[in-house]
Amino acid sequence: MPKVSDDHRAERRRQIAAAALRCFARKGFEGTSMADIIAESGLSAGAIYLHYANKHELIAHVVGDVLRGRGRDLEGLSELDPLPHPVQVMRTFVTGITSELGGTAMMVQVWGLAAREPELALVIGEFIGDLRSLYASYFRAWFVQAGLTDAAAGARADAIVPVVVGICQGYLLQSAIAPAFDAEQYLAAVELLDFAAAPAS
Amino acid sequence: MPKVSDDHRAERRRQIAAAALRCFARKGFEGTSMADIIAESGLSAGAIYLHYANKHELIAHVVGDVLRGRGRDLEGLSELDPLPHPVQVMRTFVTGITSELGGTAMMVQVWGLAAREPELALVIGEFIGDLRSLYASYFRAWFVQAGLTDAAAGARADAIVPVVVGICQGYLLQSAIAPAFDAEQYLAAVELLDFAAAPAS
DNA sequence: GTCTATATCCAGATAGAC
DNA sequence: GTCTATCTGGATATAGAC
Repeated sequence: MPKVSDDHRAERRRQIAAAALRCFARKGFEGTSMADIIAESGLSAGAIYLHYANKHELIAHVVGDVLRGRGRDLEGLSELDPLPHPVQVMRTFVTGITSELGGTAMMVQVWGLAAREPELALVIGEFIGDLRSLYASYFRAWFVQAGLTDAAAGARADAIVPVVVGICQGYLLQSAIAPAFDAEQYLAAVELLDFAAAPAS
Repeated sequence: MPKVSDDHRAERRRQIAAAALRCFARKGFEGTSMADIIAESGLSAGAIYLHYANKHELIAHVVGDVLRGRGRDLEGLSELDPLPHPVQVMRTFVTGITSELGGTAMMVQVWGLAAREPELALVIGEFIGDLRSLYASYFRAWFVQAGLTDAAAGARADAIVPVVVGICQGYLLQSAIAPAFDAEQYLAAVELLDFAAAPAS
């Protein structure tokens, strides 16, 4: 394949994805029709469907991009000195998503979609897996610093990571739909939890 | 209004709601068409629309019913002796929802819908409010038992309740879409968190 | 590669007989 | 109150000219 063709294709896909993201942020996934994306991108229906087979594929691509970017925020944290507090790490993650998506409603809608679209569930599932690994290596370092042995720190990190992810998800969800949600108060409460408290028995 | 009419109306609404719940559990909210509900209920389109103005109203009614029922599971816990462990309380809640809905996918879809339907957001928001109160009175008792003064226990309970709710939401969400989600491991990790650890400063 | 125009489908909701 | 039949709108996706 000629190089220009590939470049062009990649550029077009980016252009379409960017337009789609703007639409999704504005009106949600189901609220956005292909016609909206076509108008926003300045291209035509035919052009869009040449690059993405259907709406689901486009959604999966856009969502995957955003999540991969947020995952990158958490890379390398365990090498920092001083090691940031767990709440700081979680705050970075949730506020990163919030600001990139202009709120959290879109993220919640992604979950709803993933609950019935296997294609999207795959993308989300993969990301949750990555997120677990990223949090796990951070928490391993945190527990070591708190005085646990390497082995104990690793085990404890692996154990609590799903709950840490859950706490972040709860933040995002409540931020989207809970009445009078107070982000600072939520994070302050997380700080009350002593993740390193009693060592796993 | 004649009494029979009211009874009849209530009965019909129940019948329709029950049929709708079966459909929703089977195929999700968006996957269920009004035609599905009509067929499942054994009634006709006209009959349905006489009792519910539209699909959203029907969804909101069904969802509200389910949630109110699960809230009832948490009532009066703070008077029990011995007081159950927090994890036990949370387990009751999440497993209650899971078994009533035949899984958690439906709950996640509700959130996604609520993120863009104000009518439904209201129902969910109200329930989250109730849930906070229920958990708050339980945790107040728990903290008092742990040795805090009434005032400190109340303050601490109010502070952490949003996170407790978040942890439950994380469970439900991951149960629906996370790869290799292990419910028991999640709850075991919650048990590692010492909610009563350091008193709020 | 891209556009316009449109096929095709299926949803939610309603009208009017009974 | 309930049914049957149908309207209407809007969505995705495609066909075919350029």
